[in-house]
Amino acid sequence: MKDSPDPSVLFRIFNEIAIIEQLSRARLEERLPPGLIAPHFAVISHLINRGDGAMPIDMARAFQVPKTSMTHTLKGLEKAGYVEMRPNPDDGRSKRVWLTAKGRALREDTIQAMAPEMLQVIADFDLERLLNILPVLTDLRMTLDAARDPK
Amino acid sequence: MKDSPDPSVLFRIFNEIAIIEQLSRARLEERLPPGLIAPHFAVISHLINRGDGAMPIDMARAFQVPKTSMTHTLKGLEKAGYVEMRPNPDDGRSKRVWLTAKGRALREDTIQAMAPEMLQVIADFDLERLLNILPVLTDLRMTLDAARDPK
DNA sequence: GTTGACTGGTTCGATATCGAACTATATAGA
DNA sequence: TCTATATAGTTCGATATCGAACCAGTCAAC
Repeated sequence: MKDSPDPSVLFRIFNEIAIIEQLSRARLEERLPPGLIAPHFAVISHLINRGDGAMPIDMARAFQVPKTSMTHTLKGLEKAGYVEMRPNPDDGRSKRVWLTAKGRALREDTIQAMAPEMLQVIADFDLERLLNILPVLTDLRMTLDAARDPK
Repeated sequence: MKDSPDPSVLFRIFNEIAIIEQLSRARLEERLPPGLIAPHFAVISHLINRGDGAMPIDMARAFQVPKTSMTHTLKGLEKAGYVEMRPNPDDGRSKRVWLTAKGRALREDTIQAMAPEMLQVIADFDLERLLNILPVLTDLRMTLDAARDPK
């Protein structure tokens, strides 16, 4: 008969992850233009990775945030000229989000600006260990995502 | 001459970590009493782990948040009866934060309430892999923390 | 085709986060 | 001792997050 494992390891992992998230977010936001914060950058990144023309509701689901939050984030990006919102010709209810050249440049410039800092962390750390945890984190993210309440 | 390593692995790690943080935070907040969110729980946890009687400014530094945010979080905890704020007899400028019995119970009850979910994740996943990444996450957190801007 | 349920998006109100300015206390230097 | 600087905490204003309610467009049942 197998012992029930101790759940505390997961609590400790989530705790470390929460701290790392906060520190890395602060690092990112230092590099962003004033008025932009991490969610703005995450949206632009998503549009580059997955292709633009996406519907706001799908992005809200992808980020696991309420659609009202996505409305607000997109409004900020649009006002600053990083994205354009156009109606969806296939569905009168929805819109589609398109990156502008300024939006694409922001992503590129920010990555460039952060690269030295990232390289420094890698140098202080150990690349091999980082490479090893990435697939585990990906699997953990997928497990959590699959098990979430399908509200 | 050694190639410069690719910083993209760090970007991907931070991205996965940001998603996991969001999912695990949502799981925690589902279990908390209405009006309490993750930072409230984190503060209570911190006071149990490190001992209460701490000064708000030290907690703000530990969590890497502005002191105004800590003031706000503590005010919420105090109003709901989870902590008590008392003046610091050693320094007229500062206060000390003490847990109430209700605060200690909240921590215990929340962990109990989440345990089944945590065990399910461990069962769906693989305990060994989780145990392996914990020390790497801890080291990464310490590296980031040590390298941060000492503003 | 009409009706009723559903879906994408916004508005609104409540709370959260955070930087700037301010108050009160403490401390170091003359 | 007096004064200047530093520190702990709060207040205030701007923006962010999020749930509830609402509107407009879609779709399924009839």
